[in-house]
Amino acid sequence: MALPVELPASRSILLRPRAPYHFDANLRKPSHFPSSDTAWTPGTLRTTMFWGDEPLGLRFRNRGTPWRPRIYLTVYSRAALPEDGFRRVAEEVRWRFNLDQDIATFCRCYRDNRALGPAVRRWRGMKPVAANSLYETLMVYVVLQNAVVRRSIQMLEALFQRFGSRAAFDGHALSVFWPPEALVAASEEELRSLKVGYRARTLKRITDAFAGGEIDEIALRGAPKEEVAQAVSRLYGIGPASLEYLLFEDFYFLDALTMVPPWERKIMSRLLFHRTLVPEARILRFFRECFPGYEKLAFHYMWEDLFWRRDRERVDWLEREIRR
DNA sequence: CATCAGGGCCCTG
DNA sequence: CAGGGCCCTGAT
Repeated sequence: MALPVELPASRSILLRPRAPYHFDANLRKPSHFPSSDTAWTPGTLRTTMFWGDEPLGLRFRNRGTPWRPRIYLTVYSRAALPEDGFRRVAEEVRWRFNLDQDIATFCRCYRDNRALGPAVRRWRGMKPVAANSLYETLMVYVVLQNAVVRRSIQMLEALFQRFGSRAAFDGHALSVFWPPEALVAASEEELRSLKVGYRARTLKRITDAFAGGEIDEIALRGAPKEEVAQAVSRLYGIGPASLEYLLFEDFYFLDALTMVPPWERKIMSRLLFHRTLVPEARILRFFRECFPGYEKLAFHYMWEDLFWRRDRERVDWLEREIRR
């Protein structure tokens, strides 16, 4: 990969998310594997965005509280952004960081819940956050498939190196995702040389679909769940597990919980029932009965709360399940 | 050294 | 609808 692209120009705006909005719990998801396109410290997130043929740098600063949220957003670019271009970026950021979804009812209903209350009180205003474009998210999901975390990181970083770029802004250099067009010309063999294995075919076919305009991400936002599911499932290599993550994390359906993959099942068994392994159906029933309409959001609160705990203290049984 | 499963999915029978 | 194969890696 070439030298970083310098992004000297910048514009800023104060954003007002709908309350409650928890800055750190939305701009950082501790359960996600680390990648070189983002850098987080409490109260500040820096990340990148490939937008309209240009690499952009984004810096988010916390200027509020969960109940009176304010985010100071600075957008860095090579040349100064025109007013309307800047406004469109800010609008995209509102969607990607889920500034407008209303979860006040959820927080109010479950703040005293026996199982969920502690997590709700710690993280009230935490929501699903896409952070990336649909195409980028799919690339991440493909490298997650049938791999341990360490390998997923290696694969994504190799792809950044070969097809992405780096952007320097605000004293940081971060990776930038490649657009589909940057990968369409690559052969399956070339991808395989990056040690992505049989996923090479999947990466190519999804890229082709996006480059060919087969998926309209903007149109899918706000479409009914079934319609989103149908459109995304048509993509080669996207099965039930990836679809379920997508419906929640990328399209913000708070009730999208229909399966619990094996490693999540192990962790949830211990968290909820203090057992090493309970049947998947029992976990699903628990969330359906206790948090109707908010099954996956409730799951998310317990899940991320656990991984935040892992930040502060060592959780031995969890380390064994994560395998880096 | 060999074997195996991993934060799935496709394809076949 | 169940089950084998798939690329590679690190664990055993």
